[in-house]
Amino acid sequence: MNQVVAPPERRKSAREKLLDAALIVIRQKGYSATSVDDLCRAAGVTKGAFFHHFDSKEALGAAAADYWSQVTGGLFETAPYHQHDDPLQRVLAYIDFRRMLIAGEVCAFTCVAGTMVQETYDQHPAIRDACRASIFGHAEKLEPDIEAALRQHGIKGIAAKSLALHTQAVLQGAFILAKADGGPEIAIESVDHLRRYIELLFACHEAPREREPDQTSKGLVP
Amino acid sequence: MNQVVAPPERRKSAREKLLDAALIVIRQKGYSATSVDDLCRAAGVTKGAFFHHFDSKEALGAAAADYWSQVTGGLFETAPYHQHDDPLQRVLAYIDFRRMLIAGEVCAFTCVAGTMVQETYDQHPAIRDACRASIFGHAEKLEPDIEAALRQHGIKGIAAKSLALHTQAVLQGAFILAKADGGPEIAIESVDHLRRYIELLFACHEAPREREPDQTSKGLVP
DNA sequence: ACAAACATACCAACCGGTTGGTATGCTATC
DNA sequence: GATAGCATACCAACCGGTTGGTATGTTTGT
Repeated sequence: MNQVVAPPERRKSAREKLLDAALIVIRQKGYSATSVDDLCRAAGVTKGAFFHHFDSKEALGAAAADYWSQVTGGLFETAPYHQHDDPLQRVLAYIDFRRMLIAGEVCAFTCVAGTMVQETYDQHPAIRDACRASIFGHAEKLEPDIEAALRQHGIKGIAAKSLALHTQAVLQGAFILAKADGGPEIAIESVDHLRRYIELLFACHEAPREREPDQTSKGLVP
Repeated sequence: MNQVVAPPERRKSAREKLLDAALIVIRQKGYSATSVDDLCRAAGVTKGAFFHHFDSKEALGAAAADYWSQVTGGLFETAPYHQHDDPLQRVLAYIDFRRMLIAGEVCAFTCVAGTMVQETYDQHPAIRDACRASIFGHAEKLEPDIEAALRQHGIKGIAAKSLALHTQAVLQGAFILAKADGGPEIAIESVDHLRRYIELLFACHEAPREREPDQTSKGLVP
């Protein structure tokens, strides 16, 4: 809804330069610690340009989350993991793809939306909503494959949406551990656990136990 | 190493009031958006008291992470999930305990260390290290139970440390999703997936079943 | 008496945001 | 096709309030 009024493509507008800069700087310093001057400096524009394109710093935060959705949306849309015929293989290939992306410097593979929502969920609802849309919207793109895989293997009692969001939870948590640890190794191991979970889920597909009522472990120890 | 110089217990010192306040305010607003004045106001002390006890805001952040380790350490040490005889049941009971803690307002159940390290990992190494110690130290307390469970079930190829850290990744990620969603429901579902992963890992693994006659029936069917 | 524990008053730098202004294009009219 | 009219894009300077931090008391426990 923003890029419909696309600028005449002559050069990168200040708006786009600011959004590009925001994705980098906010991932490094966080939203609150990033000043408007920081962003302008990184983008090579002036403060006047900033407030010409964005009503406030909060508005830029929300726009940056939307922009993040676009950028990552394009990345995952054209990624090669969709090729498999089997839906379960597509899901596993998605996880392998995410695993592969986790490399190098921490600030290069972490998620802007997850970073920002952590700081702003209580103070800036507009940013929180944009981050929610980014994360949950990405998860929704996994649902069809997960849904098909669950159906194909006759697995009941697990919602595709729930499993899709769980993959995002693991990734977001892995990013936090990577930040704490100063490197990607732990994060990669966590993604490996996620992959193993899905493999096991589809390999040992008993009906999952309900939590509240009395548990029956009929199928668990065959 | 701090509370060794325990104050004369007559009343809460300004230091402790500030740390208590920090755990609340930083979880709500994040580290960067929390000003020293915010903390002093919430603690009911003056700025002079703040800088009497802490060299800088960064020092308070690191101290708050250490304090968080103490507080949560006490909580989990006295928690009832250690009672089970079976190590796997202790691990699952830990997850159930964590699941139970996720309720009510988001800012009440999230993790200070995870929140802070997200913002400070690149800018404040002292805080990052304290947060790392908090998260990784907590994970280490799970390792003996996980290690025993893995050994008992003859599961090779999975390190107890890795699985322990994975539980923390899931929890941290669940907190982010809860913040984005404005409620704990999604986070709880993610913890359910974590529990199912561990159940499947120990149930579906090709465990040598010709020996160890007592391995499962006791715990799984209560 | 003496030090630790606090309070008061204050500062320079920085914060998000506003100001008045300019450069550049698009478009309609003649 | 020249030009008046206007909107967009951008800029440098500035504003009041807030920031983390300090300098200097005053109180309290021993």
